[in-house]
Amino acid sequence: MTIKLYNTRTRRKEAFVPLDPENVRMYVCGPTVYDRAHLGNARPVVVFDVLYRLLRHEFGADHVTYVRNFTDVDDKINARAAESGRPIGEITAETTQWFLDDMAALGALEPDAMPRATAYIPQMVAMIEELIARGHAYAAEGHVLFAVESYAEYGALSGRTVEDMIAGARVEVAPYKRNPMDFVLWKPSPADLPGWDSPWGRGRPGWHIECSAMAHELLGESFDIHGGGNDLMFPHHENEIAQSRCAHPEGDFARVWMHNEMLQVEGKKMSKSLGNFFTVRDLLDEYDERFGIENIGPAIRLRLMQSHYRSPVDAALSYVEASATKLAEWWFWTELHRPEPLSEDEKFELINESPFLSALLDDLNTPAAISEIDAKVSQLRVIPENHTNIESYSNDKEKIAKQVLAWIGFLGFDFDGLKQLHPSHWQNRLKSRNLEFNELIENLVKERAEARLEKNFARADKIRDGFIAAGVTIKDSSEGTTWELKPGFDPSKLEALK
RNA sequence: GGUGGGUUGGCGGAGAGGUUACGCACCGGAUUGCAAAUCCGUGAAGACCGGUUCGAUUCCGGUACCCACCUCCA
Repeated sequence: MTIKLYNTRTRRKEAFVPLDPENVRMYVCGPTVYDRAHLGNARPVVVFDVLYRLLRHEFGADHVTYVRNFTDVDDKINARAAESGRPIGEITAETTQWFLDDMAALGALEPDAMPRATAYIPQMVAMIEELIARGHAYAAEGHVLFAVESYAEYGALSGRTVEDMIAGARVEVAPYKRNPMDFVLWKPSPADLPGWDSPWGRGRPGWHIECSAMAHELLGESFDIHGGGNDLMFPHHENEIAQSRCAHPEGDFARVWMHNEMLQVEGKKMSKSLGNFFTVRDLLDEYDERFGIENIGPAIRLRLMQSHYRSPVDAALSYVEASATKLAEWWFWTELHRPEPLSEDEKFELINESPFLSALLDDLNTPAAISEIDAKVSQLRVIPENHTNIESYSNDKEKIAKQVLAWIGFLGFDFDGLKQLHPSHWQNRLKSRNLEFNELIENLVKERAEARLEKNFARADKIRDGFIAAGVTIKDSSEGTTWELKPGFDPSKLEALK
């Protein structure tokens, strides 16, 4: 079984061969902790979580090291502290915990290491000194800058040349730069901003150096995979490569570069600078409030996986709802055939050699993997006409249900946790929140039943139509009538039926 | 202006040079007093123009349009 991954560096899909199968190493750029994570921030977390699970499956759980950083020194954080009057440490600690909570709600495993930038300042300083010593960086006016002309391959990842970039540059060039594209490794800090002593005076690191320093410290000079959003390709990743390759020329830095496409809202990238974002927490709260769903996280997770990671994905809420419906269906039909809990060995076997796994092996084709689950689930729904032997029929179903269970679990969904997405479950929560209207609804249901017995269908239908307007759905069956509340239930509309 | 990616049925979204993707919605049927729910089933596509080929939605070229990056951003 070979994993194929699209490598931005070579612009090709390649067979993935780790440097050391005993220790497969992956670094993913994490968040700057100054605000709640928006849905766009969640995309790489989910994408690389799936990759992490795939790598663990292929190489063994103990043979994969996944590092994702927290950027806790940044001018946006400083600005947030200044405007709120709160200490920086308080803001970053709070936001870090928010991030972990929200990503856990999405079912993402925690990486093996989650280094904070401020804990690696000495390593950054050492790396900058190395770069100066090797002639790749220079100090000027309290800053230290990387000299892009000293690294011939600068621009290779993003497919640009220094000349092109200068021509298209839209930023003012600082006077102390030798080349307009030179970027900051270290900058001076006034007394009111976070700063650390360094050979160049009290200062703080530039944006890119932290990832280079932390990746080197935790994963070494050469490691397997480096991931992040494609908006980081330039300048962030380009600069990381330049710094790391120049400071440690004997290493390759990252061999495979992976970039996820952006999450969109109405055809535009969701981003904080455009202001068209909503946070993961917003969604979690909204679904709890309107639907009575405790954790819509799995539906968000599925939505993010329903598009290939190198394609854009739209975040409109109706899509999240559709994803929740799909998960509820998966749960319902699998639960109906109630497979025994699977042992680890069984899970492994059910995943190996499956079309489901083949889809994921092919550059993480999650939409194709999902359709494999769909196909299995629809087998669970079908009762073949010629099932003369009910026992063998049930055995078949249980076998299929086991497979579905294994596959769903592999994608990072907690099977039992999907129950709360099923209407039968969230109905109860909605109802319990509207207990005061129970009696009224029950009486109307009873009245309708009597009207039907008397063949007074006009009255019966009037009640039903009124229910529909208010957001109450009624279902008649041989065992009687049941009713359900729809999201957005409006009890005031029931008044007209009295 | 430079660089990269994309355009598939009403919507979401894949694979494969020739055989049903799949899901949702729609429509038809069963069921129901009528509905809802459920079950069964049929339709429906490949931006445009050329080329290669026995045959292309799939490969190649061009055109149009969309998105992203080149400024903090996942």
